[in-house]
Amino acid sequence: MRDHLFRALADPTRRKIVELLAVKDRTAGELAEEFPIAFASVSHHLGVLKNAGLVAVEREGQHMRYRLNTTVFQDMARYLVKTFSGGTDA
Amino acid sequence: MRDHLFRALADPTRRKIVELLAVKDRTAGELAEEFPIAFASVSHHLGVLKNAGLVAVEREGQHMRYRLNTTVFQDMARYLVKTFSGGTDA
DNA sequence: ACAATATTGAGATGATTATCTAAATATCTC
DNA sequence: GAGATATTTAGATAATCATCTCAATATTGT
Repeated sequence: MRDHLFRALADPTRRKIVELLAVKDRTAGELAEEFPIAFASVSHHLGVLKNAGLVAVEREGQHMRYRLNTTVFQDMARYLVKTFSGGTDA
Repeated sequence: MRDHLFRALADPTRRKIVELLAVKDRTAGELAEEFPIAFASVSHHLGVLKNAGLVAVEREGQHMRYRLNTTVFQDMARYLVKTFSGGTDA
């Protein structure tokens, strides 16, 4: 369950997407322009991030607007803090 | 550079290893017993974690004792907090 | 409804990776 | 030093994954 989360952030392109979205929301096209790979490939990465719950998407006319889901990041950060501090509970 | 870190935690077996080490230090053999895969495979995972700086290892007689490197986890947690909070600096 | 734009889905391919078995290395005990 | 135990390395294989191209879907404007 947390597997999707870590797996999603394991790819540098997807981390870059997340970092871009942290600054401001963007459409799929705006995001795709930032990378030297095919639009379809960026779309695939967006799908992975969405599936992991890291981003949310909403149609906006012809565009699809992506935004960060900060809640999930907090959950992840909490997991890390709990783990490195030798936490005993889940 | 941070790539090794996220990549290392992308695998569920390695996350389990980290969680076990968070409770207490263990030798390679003690860790390997916790998993249904071959010892050599666990050894491989330990190598990945060590390479990512997430664990440290020290010889202890015939055994190799692994322990968690909490510093790196803090770095990772810091990155997440900075990112989800819309951080502008690296 | 048609043409244009934006985005995603499908299928293929090359690279990475998790796992295995078997061999190699290191330490301990006798 | 020989044998036993602990761990890693090497080489092979199957699965996963990032990327590509091309086709499909959705929306807009005329």
